[in-house]
Amino acid sequence: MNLPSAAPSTVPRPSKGRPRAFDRSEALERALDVFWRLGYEPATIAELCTAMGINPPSLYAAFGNKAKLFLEAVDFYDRKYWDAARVALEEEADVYPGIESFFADAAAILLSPRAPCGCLVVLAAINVSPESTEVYEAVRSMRRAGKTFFAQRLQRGVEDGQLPASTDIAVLAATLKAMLEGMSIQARDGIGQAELAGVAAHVIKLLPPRSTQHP
Amino acid sequence: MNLPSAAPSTVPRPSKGRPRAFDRSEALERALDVFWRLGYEPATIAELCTAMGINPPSLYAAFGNKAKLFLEAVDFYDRKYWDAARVALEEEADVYPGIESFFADAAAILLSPRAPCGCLVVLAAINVSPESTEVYEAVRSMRRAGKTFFAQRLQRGVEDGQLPASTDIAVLAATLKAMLEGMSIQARDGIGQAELAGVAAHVIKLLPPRSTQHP
DNA sequence: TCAGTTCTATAGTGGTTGCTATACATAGCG
DNA sequence: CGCTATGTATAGCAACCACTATAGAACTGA
Repeated sequence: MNLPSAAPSTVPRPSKGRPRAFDRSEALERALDVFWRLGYEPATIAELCTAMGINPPSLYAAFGNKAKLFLEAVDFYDRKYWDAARVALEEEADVYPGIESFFADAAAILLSPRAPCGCLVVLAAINVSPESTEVYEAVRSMRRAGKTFFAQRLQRGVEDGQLPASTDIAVLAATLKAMLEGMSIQARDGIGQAELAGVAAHVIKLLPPRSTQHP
Repeated sequence: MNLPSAAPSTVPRPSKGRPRAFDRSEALERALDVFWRLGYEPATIAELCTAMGINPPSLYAAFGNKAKLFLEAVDFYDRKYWDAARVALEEEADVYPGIESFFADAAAILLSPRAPCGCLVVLAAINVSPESTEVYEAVRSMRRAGKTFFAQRLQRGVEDGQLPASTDIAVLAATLKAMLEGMSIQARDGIGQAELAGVAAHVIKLLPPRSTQHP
């Protein structure tokens, strides 16, 4: 039976043997940047190694293989860039301003000047060869989780008497997710900051009129 | 000075020499299917040849190279699957039902049971290696053309006094395009027909309230 | 019949890919 | 100091990629 072991990188010194000569999470961030700019398959091990400042054997020893490195990078990305926006949407009691500011946040994230444009989860592994199905499925399940997240927040909005009880949660969540994913492609294709913010501002019109009934 | 020569495939007999042993446009459709299912870079020449029923030298003699074959296939796709919906949107005098039925059409196209899911222009060349920049730029410019098409139709809606004069055409067109592209990803990720139709039905809410002024 | 021309099929080309075998370096522990 | 364990660096593996050289086959025109 496994103890809930701490994350490997937080352990200061595993035990004996030659210590690792590079910072694992720093290397992961460099890899994230490469995957983000190029996509999963176009990113080569050679380019990843150059960006990470290490050699292939170190990469494989620390991360397993290219797919695992990518998935770890995607997970890191998701938490680093989207956690705050998700928390804000959950902590905002009213679903209307919650959705409104979530999409405003999203517009800013997708065109963050210190990062590549668009969402890694949406763009990096859309068209991959059949032998990378595992990676495609992983990002797809993350996209599905995003849709479920919207659905749960909307459901709470219904239970709180803000959204009408007749709201079709599943369809509305899919609509919001489609909007968010479409914004990623707009970002990748070079839309301006103000214009994308304008697109995000339209999203609130997709919600039904506020319910007049109390919960 | 070039005469406007007819399309090569419509010419019944070019001239002398051994005649081609396969139907060029039929082979193009087979190639389209492969690119659609796999994406531009994951589709290999070997797989394309198998699907087209020809060998590599015939492919290169008839289409130039992989990139040109892809671009020709994308062009064919765009005309075959989207021309009717575009014409309908232009011929519908009122922009509101025009947009509404355009997105209903789109939902049906993106989940057409006899075709792969999602739009080839959106999905097939999103994440490509740097040496395929030419192909990426080509599909990107097609996406831009789609946005411009929306913008022109909305502009006509303003001029016809249906949309308010204060409508921000550029932002609204970008919003519609984001919605359409997001629907492609939903389709690729396995959304159901009814649910995608529900998403499409939400789009009309993105348009501003109908103008009460006459043109 | 016999060039001249164009397509087809086989069999490869050089280049790139993800990944690793090998050898060596650096740590803890006795 | 060994001994063991784990890291690093070089170099190279087999597999795959887009593409093509070569030779032969099938047509037109004379």
